[in-house]
Amino acid sequence: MSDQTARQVTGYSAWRLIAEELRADITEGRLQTGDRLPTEAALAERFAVNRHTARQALAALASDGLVESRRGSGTFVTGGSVHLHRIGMRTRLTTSLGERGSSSGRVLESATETPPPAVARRLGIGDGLGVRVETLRTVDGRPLVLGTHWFDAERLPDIAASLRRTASITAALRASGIDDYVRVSTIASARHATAAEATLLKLDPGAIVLVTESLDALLDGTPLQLSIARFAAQRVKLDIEHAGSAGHAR
Amino acid sequence: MSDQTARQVTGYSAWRLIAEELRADITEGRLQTGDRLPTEAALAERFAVNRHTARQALAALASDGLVESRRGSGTFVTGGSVHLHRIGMRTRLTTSLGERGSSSGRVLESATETPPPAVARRLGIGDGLGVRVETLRTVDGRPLVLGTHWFDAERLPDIAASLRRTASITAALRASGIDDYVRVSTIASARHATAAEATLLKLDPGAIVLVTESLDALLDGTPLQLSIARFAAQRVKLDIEHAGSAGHAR
DNA sequence: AAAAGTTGTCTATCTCTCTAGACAACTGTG
DNA sequence: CACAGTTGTCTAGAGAGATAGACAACTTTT
Repeated sequence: MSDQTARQVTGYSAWRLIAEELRADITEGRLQTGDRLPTEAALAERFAVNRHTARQALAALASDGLVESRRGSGTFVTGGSVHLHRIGMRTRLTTSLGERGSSSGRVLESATETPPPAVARRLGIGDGLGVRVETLRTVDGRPLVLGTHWFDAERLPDIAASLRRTASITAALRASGIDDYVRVSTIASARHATAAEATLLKLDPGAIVLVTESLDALLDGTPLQLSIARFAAQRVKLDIEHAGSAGHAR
Repeated sequence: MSDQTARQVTGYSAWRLIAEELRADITEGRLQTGDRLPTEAALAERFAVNRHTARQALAALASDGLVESRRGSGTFVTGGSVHLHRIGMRTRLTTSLGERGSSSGRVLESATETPPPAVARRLGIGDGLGVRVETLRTVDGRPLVLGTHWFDAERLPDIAASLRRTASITAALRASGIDDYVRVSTIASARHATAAEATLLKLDPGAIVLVTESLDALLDGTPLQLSIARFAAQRVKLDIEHAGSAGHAR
């Protein structure tokens, strides 16, 4: 062996790549809870690395609670379930994520300020001010979503104050007399978490975030809220609701 | 400076984390084509690394064609545009991606075999055989999507043969008498690319893939096709169509 | 023309990753 | 109970990643 000469310069350590491939095997169901993983020797051969490197990958998964090693016996899958987050016309973060387990959301920060041009355009604000709210939602003790929400400060002058009181966007909107709204558009993408995001979501630096940028509007079409949500991709899948369909879990 | 003692064991090299954060700045519009990036010295300070490490991050972005350095002058954004892929009831990969630029799809492989249990269940195949088709779609010379498509071999006996001739799924379905179908459900997630996926999509190992698992059905509800699409997340955003809406680009 | 600012290149050094081998501790099986 | 198989731990060394400093080459501003 000693294939080390051929190793590329990727910026990823070998054990991280192995850990992420095994993580996908678990979250996509090829390895299920209770299953035994291949032995360390087998993994080392499969990925053409030393056994110690394979062990480090397993250690990383173990510290995430995905697997558990038992001396003499093997390494077994112990977790890795993901939350299904529904996206549709009537999507509300709260209802969608609160379906199972204990869910809690909190407002990290809110401020009234000039929004970036792209935000101002989509919200239909000219040069006016916007209200920016940063939220974090946690389910079963695991932080799931980091949200940045923008509102028109002129149209919703009370919302900043309401937010400081209620610490809930839905409640603050209701206090401003807005009971119903629909989702107009959603754009989804994925990228590496920034250091700040990783800290708040309790992820390793470099973990993946699923980003959705969505626009909500009143029933008459007036833009209401622009939200940028960053989901911890390890813990969430997005279930996209198509017209008339009831969605579908795996 | 010399903060090295505090460096964590993350499995990601410092320059890779910096490169990915800068990539997000570009693809999310905070840095636009023609803009000058911060100087190497400024980046080194911002990320608390040596200038050489910041340089390596820039070199990685340059080799992806995102930036270009000019001696004496600075480093400038030269690319990074992403494709918007529409997802809705009538989604077809071909039409959605073919809107701009030159698009081409090809069948990498197809086989008739026993599908995994999860696939068999969703397609409504009992213990029967399935047809599995692997595809790769390239737009403007950049590979965008890797697809795995499953069909019921019993219900569509001709499709394997058609595929070998036409090398197009839509054409093969038409040859089997299927002109219209709708998308029933879509589940989106994100993870690291496997080594095999990275090779086919021409990504660095460890890059991110956006995964969609979607079920198409005939108008009467009969399951037709289960597709698992893996998009190069660097190059694609998903534009999710909500009922009655016309979608929305940025 | 001069000065300040920026990227390109070279050398040197230190730390962490990965490899390699050996053996201990434990489990399950025949 | 012996044995094969598996994970846990230790030591040692080679190679890549990151730091550090200095200077060259080039551009823009003064």
